[in-house]
Amino acid sequence: MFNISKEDYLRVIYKNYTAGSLVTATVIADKLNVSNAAVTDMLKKLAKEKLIKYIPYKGVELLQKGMELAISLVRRHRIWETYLYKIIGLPLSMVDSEAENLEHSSSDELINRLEEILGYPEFDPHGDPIPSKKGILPKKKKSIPLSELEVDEQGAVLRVNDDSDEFLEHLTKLGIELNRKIKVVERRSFDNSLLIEVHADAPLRGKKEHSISEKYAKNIFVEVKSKK
Amino acid sequence: MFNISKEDYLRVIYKNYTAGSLVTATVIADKLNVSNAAVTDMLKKLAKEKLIKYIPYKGVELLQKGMELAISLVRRHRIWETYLYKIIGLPLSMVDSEAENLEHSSSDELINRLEEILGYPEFDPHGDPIPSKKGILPKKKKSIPLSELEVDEQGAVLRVNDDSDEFLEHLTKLGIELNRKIKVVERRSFDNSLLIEVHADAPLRGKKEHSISEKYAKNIFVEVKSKK
DNA sequence: CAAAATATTTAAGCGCACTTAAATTTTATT
DNA sequence: AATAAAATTTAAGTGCGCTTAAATATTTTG
Ligand SMILES: [Mn+2]
Ligand SMILES: [Mn+2]
Ligand SMILES: [Mn+2]
Ligand SMILES: [Mn+2]
Repeated sequence: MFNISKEDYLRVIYKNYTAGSLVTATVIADKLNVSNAAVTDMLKKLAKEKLIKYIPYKGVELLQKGMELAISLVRRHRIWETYLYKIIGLPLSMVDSEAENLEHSSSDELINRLEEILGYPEFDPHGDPIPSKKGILPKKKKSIPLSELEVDEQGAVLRVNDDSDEFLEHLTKLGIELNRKIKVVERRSFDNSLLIEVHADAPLRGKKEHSISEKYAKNIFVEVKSKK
Repeated sequence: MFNISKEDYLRVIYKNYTAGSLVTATVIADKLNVSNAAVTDMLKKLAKEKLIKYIPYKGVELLQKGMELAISLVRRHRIWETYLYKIIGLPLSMVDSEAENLEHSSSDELINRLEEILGYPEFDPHGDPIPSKKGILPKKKKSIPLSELEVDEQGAVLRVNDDSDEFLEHLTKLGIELNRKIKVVERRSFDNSLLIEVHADAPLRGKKEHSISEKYAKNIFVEVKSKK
């Protein structure tokens, strides 16, 4: 509701910041698909509004006000993703791009109502934390990439990378979603691909075996459960 | 998804067109809260794209392509209004402004899914017709303003004017919504205000009397039901 | 540590959607 | 039919978010 472009810049800065190191212009330009010159322009505007700290040639980080706006946007984004997935029934691979638009066009009243309907969820369908009305993030549970599980270990899916639609679409085909239990049956050391067993939903009690590449396994994060 | 500004111009032209007479620049400027000069600018662009027929100094009307886009937007708008009202539970006075934003930010897939969840409704919460996927409008039922009912006549609400939020908010307070039966108990010829009886929902079986001004009565449209 | 490679900023310019003020056309009035 | 009033268009200009090309700063590397 603020300004679509500025909100998008703030979200990218938020999502790409890691303590200690500034977010560079190139990273922002890449994620938003605009030129570096456009980024420099916008960073100057955001800095003038005291939303970010901008150190020329070095990068930026969010200031208090910018952080609040970014978290509000992330909240809108993740609540929409959760609603689209759980209530509307859109496929996981579609919710990000849809939420990308809706997040800029929803009143706080609407977002709060969606949150209420969902029962105040803590995580979105990718396993990312949903900020509360006050901007507080739930604690993330500790997770490791599926690629690091040993053979015969199993874990529940805690988070999946939300960067690629193709990746998410394939996960859906394999029956992989949040909380699903996965066991590593076999590791082929030639290419580090895995044979995994995806446990089905309770009612069906079945399991399915699938082969996945190392790259896939590196983008699925599981909570270690137990040896077997 | 096309272009927010252009879509808004097309919607205004669509909603303010009545067969035979063109939509003037002033009407558009009024509804969109922009200057006449801005309207002239945009009308030239829309005409160049063959979306409208623009006759300088006279006005505009939609051409085939513009009509299709306008109807698609109206569809998105009214499906959102219906969803927000019936499923999300937003108050009637809020759904128009919320839908005004969401209509530009929703994929066809999402809109179709909402329509499906709603069970393919024919009318939005103001009683306005919802165009189908193919752009076909359901037939409107014949209605007259409540102000034209005679004393002791009653009718079901078929449509309410969606122009004023304050008006809609007050209707909600009076318990007036679509399909609600209203009987005219008394007309005061001094100011043409009415004493009406609003029939409650089936389960409660109650009725409530309210006094409303002529202006209110002129913006509520009912289907004539029967003399009593 | 100087040269080369890379990243970033500056400069100039564009299309969009708007503004106000002036010019022009249409419509209403006498 | 001439004139006054109202509506509309034209003209000139603005801020926004973007582009490409050139200039400059930083980082890498031989
Ligand atoms: Mn997302
Ligand atoms: Mn997400
Ligand atoms: Mn509406
Ligand atoms: Mn409506």
